[in-house]
Amino acid sequence: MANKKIKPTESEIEVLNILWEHGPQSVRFVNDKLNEQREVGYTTSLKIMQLMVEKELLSRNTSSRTHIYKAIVNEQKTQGQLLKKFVDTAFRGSSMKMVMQALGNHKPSQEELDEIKELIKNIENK
Amino acid sequence: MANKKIKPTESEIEVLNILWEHGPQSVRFVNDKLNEQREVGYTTSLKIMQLMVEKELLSRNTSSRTHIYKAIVNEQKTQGQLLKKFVDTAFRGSSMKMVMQALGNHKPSQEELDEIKELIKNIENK
DNA sequence: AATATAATACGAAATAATTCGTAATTAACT
DNA sequence: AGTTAATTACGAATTATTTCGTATTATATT
Repeated sequence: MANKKIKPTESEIEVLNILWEHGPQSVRFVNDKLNEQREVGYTTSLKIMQLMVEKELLSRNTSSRTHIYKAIVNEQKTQGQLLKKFVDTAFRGSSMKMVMQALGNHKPSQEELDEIKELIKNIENK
Repeated sequence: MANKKIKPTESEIEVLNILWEHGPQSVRFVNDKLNEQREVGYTTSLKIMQLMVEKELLSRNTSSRTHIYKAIVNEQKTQGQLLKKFVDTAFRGSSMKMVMQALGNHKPSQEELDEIKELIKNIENK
């Protein structure tokens, strides 16, 4: 299982999120989305995405004038890796501590609680 | 509630963790701990810690020759802030998605599961 | 075909973070 | 007091990331 260690930067994660959510898109599209949250120049977004192609986080289709970029790293897998790394540094490796903190902060709804209970049940009876 | 937005870097988080865990310590101590995980030069650690004093993440006692550094940001609070930021960027703000992913990856023990169930119970009946 | 429009390419500047060499200082020990 | 050992101070080099100006290219419009 050829598995490079990916370590996207903040901006790169933002771009990945947009492409994961909306599928393959142009720089224009991604830049517009980014600008819903913060101000970013078009060429800045372009540059980030071009670098991401080099790093093999994205691929692109250049057949038409407007290039279409596509995430080539898997969402769950990437999030999993980021999460592991985050837990390691920020919570000294304790997932539990992190989960407890997250639940404490977030105040989940009943539906969400049910969802977690369901998951726990699955883990227990397996 | 005077609350500056703190944004420690990776290295800074590592230093904070050591000081949170072991209390106020010298550069030598912190550097040794860091080197249990990766190679870092003494002056590098020193520099990081000096910058952290400027950023008011640490304070230091210079009364003796060996300066003693102390974390002046709260562990839970800082972790909470880091967590929020992380969830925002890596999970588009969905704590739930993140928690589910974390539980899925980590495969908690029965004790840990009980701990979570307990927490859920508390949230529900309050 | 000429012009306008929108996109990409390139490279460099700005900023942030990390790393470390060297000098100066302090304390400890003959 | 002189020497050694450990520490801090300072500043610069390195690397990573972000940002953007300008040139070039491609397409669409007149």
